[in-house]
Amino acid sequence: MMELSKNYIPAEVEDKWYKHWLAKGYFNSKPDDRPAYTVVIPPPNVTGVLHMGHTLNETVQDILVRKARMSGFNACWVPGTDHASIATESKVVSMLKERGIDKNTLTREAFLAYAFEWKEKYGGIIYNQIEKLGCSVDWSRVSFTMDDHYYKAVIKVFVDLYKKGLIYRGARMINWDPAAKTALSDEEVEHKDVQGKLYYLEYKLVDKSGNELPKGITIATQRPETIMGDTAICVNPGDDRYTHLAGAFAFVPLINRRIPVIFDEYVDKSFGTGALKVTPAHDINDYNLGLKHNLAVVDTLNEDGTMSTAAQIYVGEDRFTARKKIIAELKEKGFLLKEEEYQTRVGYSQRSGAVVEPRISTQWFLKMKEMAGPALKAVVDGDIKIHPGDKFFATYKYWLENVKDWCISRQLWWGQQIPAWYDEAGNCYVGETEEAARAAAGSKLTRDADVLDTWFSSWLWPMEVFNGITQPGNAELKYYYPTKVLVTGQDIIFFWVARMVMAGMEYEKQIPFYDVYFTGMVRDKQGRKMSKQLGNSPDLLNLIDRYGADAVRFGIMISSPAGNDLLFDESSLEQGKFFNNKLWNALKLVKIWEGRQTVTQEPLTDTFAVLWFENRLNEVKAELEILMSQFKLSEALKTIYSLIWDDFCSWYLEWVKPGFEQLIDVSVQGKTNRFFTELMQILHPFMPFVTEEIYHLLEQRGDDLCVRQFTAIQSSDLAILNSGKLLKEAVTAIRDARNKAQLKPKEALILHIQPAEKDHFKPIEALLAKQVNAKTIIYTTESIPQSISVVMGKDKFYLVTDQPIQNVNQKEELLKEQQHLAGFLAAVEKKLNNERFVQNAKPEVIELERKKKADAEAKIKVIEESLAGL
RNA sequence: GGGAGUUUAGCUCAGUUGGUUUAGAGCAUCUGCCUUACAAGCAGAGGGUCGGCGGUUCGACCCCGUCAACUCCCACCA
Repeated sequence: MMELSKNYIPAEVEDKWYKHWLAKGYFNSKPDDRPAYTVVIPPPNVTGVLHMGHTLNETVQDILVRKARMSGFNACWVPGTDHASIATESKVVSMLKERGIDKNTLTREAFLAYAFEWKEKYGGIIYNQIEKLGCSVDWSRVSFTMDDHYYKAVIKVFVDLYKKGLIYRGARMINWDPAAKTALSDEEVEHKDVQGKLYYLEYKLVDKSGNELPKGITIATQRPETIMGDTAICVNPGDDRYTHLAGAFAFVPLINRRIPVIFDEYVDKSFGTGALKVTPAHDINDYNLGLKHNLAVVDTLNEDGTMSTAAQIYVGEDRFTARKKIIAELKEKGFLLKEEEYQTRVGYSQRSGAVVEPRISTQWFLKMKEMAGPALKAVVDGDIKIHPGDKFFATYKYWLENVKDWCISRQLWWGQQIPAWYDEAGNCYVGETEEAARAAAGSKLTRDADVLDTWFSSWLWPMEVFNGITQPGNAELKYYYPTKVLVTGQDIIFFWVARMVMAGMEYEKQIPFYDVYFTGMVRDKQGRKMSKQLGNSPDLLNLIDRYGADAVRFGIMISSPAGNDLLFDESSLEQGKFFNNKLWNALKLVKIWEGRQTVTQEPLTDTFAVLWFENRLNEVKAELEILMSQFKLSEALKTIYSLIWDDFCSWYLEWVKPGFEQLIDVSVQGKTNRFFTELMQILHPFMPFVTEEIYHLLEQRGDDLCVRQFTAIQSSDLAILNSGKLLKEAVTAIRDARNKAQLKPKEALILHIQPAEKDHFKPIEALLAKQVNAKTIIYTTESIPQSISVVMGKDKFYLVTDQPIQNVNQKEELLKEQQHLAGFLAAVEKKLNNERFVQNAKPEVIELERKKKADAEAKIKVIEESLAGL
């Protein structure tokens, strides 16, 4: 027998098996006769390394995929990364800045070369992390959202939707990110509560004849720096305070521009002063008012958020600096009447963090109403199931029912460039290639400089990783699509999940996945989000170094209730590491038995143990099937953990373990190895490395655990399981009594049993004796004097030793138990004495109550006898 | 402002169509053990009026109402 190390050392095991699995090609999938189990990875952004959220996602997917691979499915897990247009571009821009390079001095081609360099570097890190974590992805299928075929697919879809009339170009008010200098979609704006100020400003007035009025009009605004863009003052026509202002004009402070006073029901009389300054260029509601009243639009901001020449003053200053200076000037010149604290919400760019500006700009949009219908139906009809259930169903439904058009153009370079060309007259031509566009145009063309929103490529992911857009109806697509399950974060339900359903319904007339499993957000121990600033986001490779990949997987799964946020705590990884070690030590124990077998031993003692574990294993396997089918992975892992640690190690192995220098029955040893193998098999999807290692150390094998197929689950025998429970309870009760009597473990005793049922200790008596260190077991019908008596329900034990006995503690405990039972009995009797209960309750319920009553009475009797004997 | 969710042991969570001995697990805590697989361990123990109040019912952790606290999503009344 080879020498096994004292403790399990993951580093010596993990790389070895991953390489082996790859060499065997276990993760590579090709269409065959088996049913497919397809999972496409939510492609991580190539902006950086994987964080704990990815770790959770990847682990969940690997568990599902490995389980499927071992259950007769042709499992195919497609890995890949997302170019993440704006996120990556801003990273590359700042990287260049650090190197002293300004993006504006580069050509588009030169910039893209840097971006691809970046993508190679971080994509590589991500793939390495996925590998270290043990993910069983098909590396021959690595995809990237800017691969050549993928790029073509995106262009093809754009052109197709344009031709269908679903994509249009127009000037609209959009969300502008002044830091990244690009448009954003509504979903890319995050609103946060901010404590702001409301400034009350006075505008001078003249009446319709041009005579200055004695009193000006006061408006309230949070953004005094936008007053230069004001093109009207608006009041409610029903507001008596302002009816005299019909036809009047106001003057914008500081620049003294004349603007009309207009009337509209939109204005809330009760808010502020009931007068609203209208700035169509910088507020969506004002924009709409402007359209209605035919107001001029004065855009006072440049694309980088500085004041434009149209502002006339503070030109070139940043909007926030300008705000401060304008407030000071307004105050000085007497226009600022009052300031008050005001709680408001401000929109921030999801990527750059900059405060978003509403801005009128010409962009490309996708009509969403048409696409939302089928996507909504698929979920409402239950074709796609969301886990955990109802929690996200309502969110999904609401969004789709109220969806607005999607702004898909971005003023960036990193991404799929919009396939639109303009002639010198400004006419627009859309086509998959410039040649196609020119065929329609004929004159000199300029290509639209913008790229598409990154999600406009991601939404094709489940199809195009199988070339489903570029080669519609190909054999692989038919085999692998729809995918089985999508595992992703709940934060991208709109960005990605809903839009994938839309694209799937549009191009395959078929849902992209049957199940969606939403994982929660990974937070730190104190419930805070993980962030670089807080420094609470651990490095995955470092964790794997310290605990091993299996322990990381264990730790993150054990504390990850389905759909809830997960409070990440390294102590759970430590628990995983301890678990590895427990498995390792169990292995060492069974390995010791090799070469110490016998066939001559009377197997009487161990027969029950083997029988019991066999049934217990079957029972748990059935439970696990249910848990897995409900995606309760955390529960499943807890169940396996307890089965291995408690049932197998603490009970079963102790039951069959031979005494000092004794031999083990060869059939028991064989069975034990078989149990151990099965345990490794059910644990394998969760902890692939340690289980594969032990699988091979248990026996010489021709196969690998990774692809060992599960067999059908056998039913379990309730009578045997109950005997097992009785044995455990008896052992625990007697050990407790031994502890309390301060008997040394080595102190053997004589065990007298006064059983409630005639033979129910018969099958387990040998194990009972072994576990409580009893020399002999004697059945009795009456109490034994000079003994420690133990009451367990209706059964009684008397422990006889050579040691002197104190009964004090015993008495207290018995009295306490008696009291508890008396209370219980009273409750049951109250129920049974209630006529309406007897009339209304189901017969079996009444029967059960009667049994409870009888049981309680019997137990009380046993306790009373014991008390009398003290 | 609208919607959803959560509230069970010190912490993190289970609790399956209301009845299965007046609630379970892991971690933490306490007690005793270096017992030849494992101190990264073993054997035990303690700990909860299931957020508050009210209702339905023979019977409520579970159903209904209400209040409170927390979380998230959506919604740009300046």
